[in-house]
Amino acid sequence: MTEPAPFSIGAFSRASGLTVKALRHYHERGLLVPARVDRQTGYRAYSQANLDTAAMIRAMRELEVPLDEIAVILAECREDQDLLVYLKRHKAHLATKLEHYQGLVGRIDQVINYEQEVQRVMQEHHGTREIAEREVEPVLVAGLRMKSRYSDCGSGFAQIAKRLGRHIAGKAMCLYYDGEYREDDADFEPCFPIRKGGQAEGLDIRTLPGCRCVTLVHPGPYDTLKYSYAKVLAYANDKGYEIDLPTREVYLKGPGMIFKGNPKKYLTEIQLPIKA
Amino acid sequence: MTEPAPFSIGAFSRASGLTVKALRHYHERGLLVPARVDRQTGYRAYSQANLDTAAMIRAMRELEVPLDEIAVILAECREDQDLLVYLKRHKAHLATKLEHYQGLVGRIDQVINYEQEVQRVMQEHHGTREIAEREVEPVLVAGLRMKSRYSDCGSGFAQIAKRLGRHIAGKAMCLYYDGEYREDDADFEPCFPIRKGGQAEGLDIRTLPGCRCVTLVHPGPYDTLKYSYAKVLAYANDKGYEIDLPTREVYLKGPGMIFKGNPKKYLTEIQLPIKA
DNA sequence: CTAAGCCCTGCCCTTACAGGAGAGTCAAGC
DNA sequence: GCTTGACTCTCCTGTAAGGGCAGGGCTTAG
Repeated sequence: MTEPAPFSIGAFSRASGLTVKALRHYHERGLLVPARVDRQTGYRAYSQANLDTAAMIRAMRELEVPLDEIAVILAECREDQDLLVYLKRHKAHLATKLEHYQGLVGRIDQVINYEQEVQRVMQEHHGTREIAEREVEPVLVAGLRMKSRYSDCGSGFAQIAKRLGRHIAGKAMCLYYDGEYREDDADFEPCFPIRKGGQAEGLDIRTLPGCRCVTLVHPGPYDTLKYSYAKVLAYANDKGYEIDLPTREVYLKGPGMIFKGNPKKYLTEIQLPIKA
Repeated sequence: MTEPAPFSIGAFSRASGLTVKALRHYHERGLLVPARVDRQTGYRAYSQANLDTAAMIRAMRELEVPLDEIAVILAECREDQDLLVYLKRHKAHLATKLEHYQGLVGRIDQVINYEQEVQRVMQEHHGTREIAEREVEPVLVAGLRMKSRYSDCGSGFAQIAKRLGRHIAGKAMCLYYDGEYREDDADFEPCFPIRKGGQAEGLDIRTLPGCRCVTLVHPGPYDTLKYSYAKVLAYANDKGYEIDLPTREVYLKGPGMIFKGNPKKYLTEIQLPIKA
């Protein structure tokens, strides 16, 4: 250490692994001030001691510690032990980010899975536009019964999804407890099939019984559902079936999670349980 | 939809959950252009249709999709299905970030653990400045034997740490195979205690045998180690012990992982194995 | 003498808005 | 008609940590 062994900024850049730009930036911020600066030319000259500081800054930057905090640490710490408290704080910060991204990946996965499911179901039901009778399997659902207007249905789905988003295992459905159409005080229950039983305040989690149903897939917007209902009710009447409440609608394809989509492409399955 | 039911920007902000600032920004970027803009006043008027787009943008922004990509999606997609490819791409991007932060948390954890260990060891050895004889336990190490200058030791540690960083389980040590001091072609082996056996190309992973040693903790910089060596060798000579190679140095406290620290505070344990 | 390689400062660019200044607009109350 | 308060407009600046480039100065080798 007899001579300061001055580095030019380029040489120091190679020695420290920091870019020239970064070095100038750190100089400006006061984090890493060169040992000497030529008054005439403005040329920076870095010393061996600068190299230690540079290594420290690099190590901290690799952990994404912000420059402001590095400045504080440089001002207050000489030893690694002094900065344990800063490191712990920063770790907590990183952990927060980590959780944040875990959450995002989880949510985007949900969306992707949901949309893939929609795609699958649409393929499956392609061309099935006939009235049919079939056995509907029992299914575990979480429902939220409402006496309200039909249009509030959407907010019901939103509430369920918010609380059980992670456990949703199928297409949204709605149960109708009125035997007839009502505008303002309809009695219905939006629900989602879920993966496993549990508790959720305000939600009714139970298994819908399986049953034999008259079914019809209705294509298009919801305001034309009544025509499909007319068809399927006429069919049931013809056959002399009595209908069990609640009736069900399954939204094979409705508004997406991101796009509302084109209502002409909506697919809704009407299920009328046949009284045994 | 007889009337566009125009929202003022404030009302639209409340309806959509986007800030006024954000709405103006989206307008400027062309993502969400209000249904009408008053020529005179510049007042924006938003429509019901705008609300759908706003919901879509909000959903995408919550997944941290960048605005540029949202613009592309808005230009090309009408249905959720169309954007599966974008979502998957974005998910990959998020997953990358996730891994990145996992790596950071892992590394900062290493640093914290290491420094806590240093702190513990320093407390333990506080005031122990006497020559002692004791049994040294066997220990599993990864070493990198070098014939070089002593000062290259550091790069040896760096190489080992880079490859086995995750498995390091104790303080850095160095084995010396020369019975005497050599400047340029010294024969020595930096090593780290590690957690479990394994393979690493170029590294010698093995268990150092336990042995009875004459030990002395040397405080201060490495260039004064020779005085401590003189003391401990004189002691061994007095007792008539013969010394087994390699001798060992354990760096209880040396330069930290972040700060170089003050050499006056360094603690180095010299271990001379006694030939049985 | 000139060309190459360094170095300097200063300006603009990146993301997705937030904050604020200064000015114009709107509806209601007096 | 005037005022008041709530709203709205545009424009500017700031964020983190530099990257990229322009225009110009320095030094040294051929």
